[in-house]
Amino acid sequence: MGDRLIFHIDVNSAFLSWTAVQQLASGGPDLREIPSIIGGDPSSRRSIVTAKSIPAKKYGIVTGEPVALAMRKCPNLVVAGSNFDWYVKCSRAFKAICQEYTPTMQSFSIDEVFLDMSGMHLIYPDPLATAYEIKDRIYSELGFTVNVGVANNKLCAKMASDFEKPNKVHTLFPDEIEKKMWPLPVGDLFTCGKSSAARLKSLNISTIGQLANTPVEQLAMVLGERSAIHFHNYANGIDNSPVMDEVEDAKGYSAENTVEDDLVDLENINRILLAQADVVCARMRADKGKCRCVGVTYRNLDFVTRSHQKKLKESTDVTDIVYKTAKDLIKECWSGEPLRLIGLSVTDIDRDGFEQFSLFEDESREKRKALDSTLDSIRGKYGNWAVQRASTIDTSKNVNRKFKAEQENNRINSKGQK
DNA sequence: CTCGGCATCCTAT
DNA sequence: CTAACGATAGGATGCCGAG
Repeated sequence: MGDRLIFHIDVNSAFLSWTAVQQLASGGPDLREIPSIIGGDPSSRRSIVTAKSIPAKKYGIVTGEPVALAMRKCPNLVVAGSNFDWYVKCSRAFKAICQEYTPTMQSFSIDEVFLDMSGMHLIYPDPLATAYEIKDRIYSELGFTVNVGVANNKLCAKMASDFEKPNKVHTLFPDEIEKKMWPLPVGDLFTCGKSSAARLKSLNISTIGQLANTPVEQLAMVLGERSAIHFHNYANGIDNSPVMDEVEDAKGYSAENTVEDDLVDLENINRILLAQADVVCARMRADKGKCRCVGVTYRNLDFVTRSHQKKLKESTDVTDIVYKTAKDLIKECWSGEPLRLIGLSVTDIDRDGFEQFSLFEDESREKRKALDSTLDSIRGKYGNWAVQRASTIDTSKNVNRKFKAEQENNRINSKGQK
């Protein structure tokens, strides 16, 4: 078996580009050409920047910062809201084009895919020409730009797609690693976040090249052996992980909510836990899963986060059992301090294999899982009120305002989803 | 010493 | 005006106690 050929395709400023395409179609300005951002929920004080145009970036605006701060940096800033239904459509259309080029495609998030192009040389003899073709087709057919990274493995393809933007194809083959990747700061290496970068700093390592050329034994002193090997491999462009073209079963499900008014009593906490148990269990049941472990998570006003979990005697998918367990858990561990966040999770998922007896069922389940992965990636970026199935109940009389508002939002946003 | 259970940390979208 | 900052998932790590 020879070298692999992997593409990583990444939509440039996905949400901003997608909204720009939409507004352009209705005669609006092209948001990509002016200082502009997408803000999560424009009506919330907690609204953060979820995507920015390149002109906005020049004002020092960064993703994740409060919209109010971004506007202080750039008074002319145009702030647009999100349109999740439209984003899902754009994502599907984008992936449909990508999927034409190989059966082995991994959806990595709403706006990223990996393509395994290995062994496609008979159909696509010129990889670079194919990369350009995909990029240009997406632009001409859908109206937004992508970056394509071309390499021999996923890591290098992903690093390459992150090079200069927008609308570019970059390669990162082994003989290019030294020139193109080693000068970059370690923090640019995929999976090297703030904490790892700080540890490496203590060894005077600040570039990927320095990391690549530090002996594993030395890295292990600050990273531990496992991570040392991982980062050493990555810095040297080594990655054997396959492009996973099947959607895997979830290993856990969770829901958490930051509230506007601090939670100070169990009654309100429990009401939220019930709604969360309902949502989480509905998703788990839809996947034919049962959990053997239930956990709660909470965060106080100092941003200190704690969790408490418990194994069950037997696995369950019953909302009421999960809720009662969560209720016990929070009662056991919460000291009474005001909370800004409460969450519920289920893990240790068992699945029956019965649906395998029906090809039809199996196929529909696969389709549903694929849909879920798209929806979940939106939730991941924008919070769970962005997208939700119409299963949420509100049995409460006194839920705090913020939470009620979110429930309301959920129902509005669910319309037209199905 | 290893493993399960648990809490926490880290990273990504 | 400091800091502000959401939700979800998966994996790693470190500790403790049992076998």
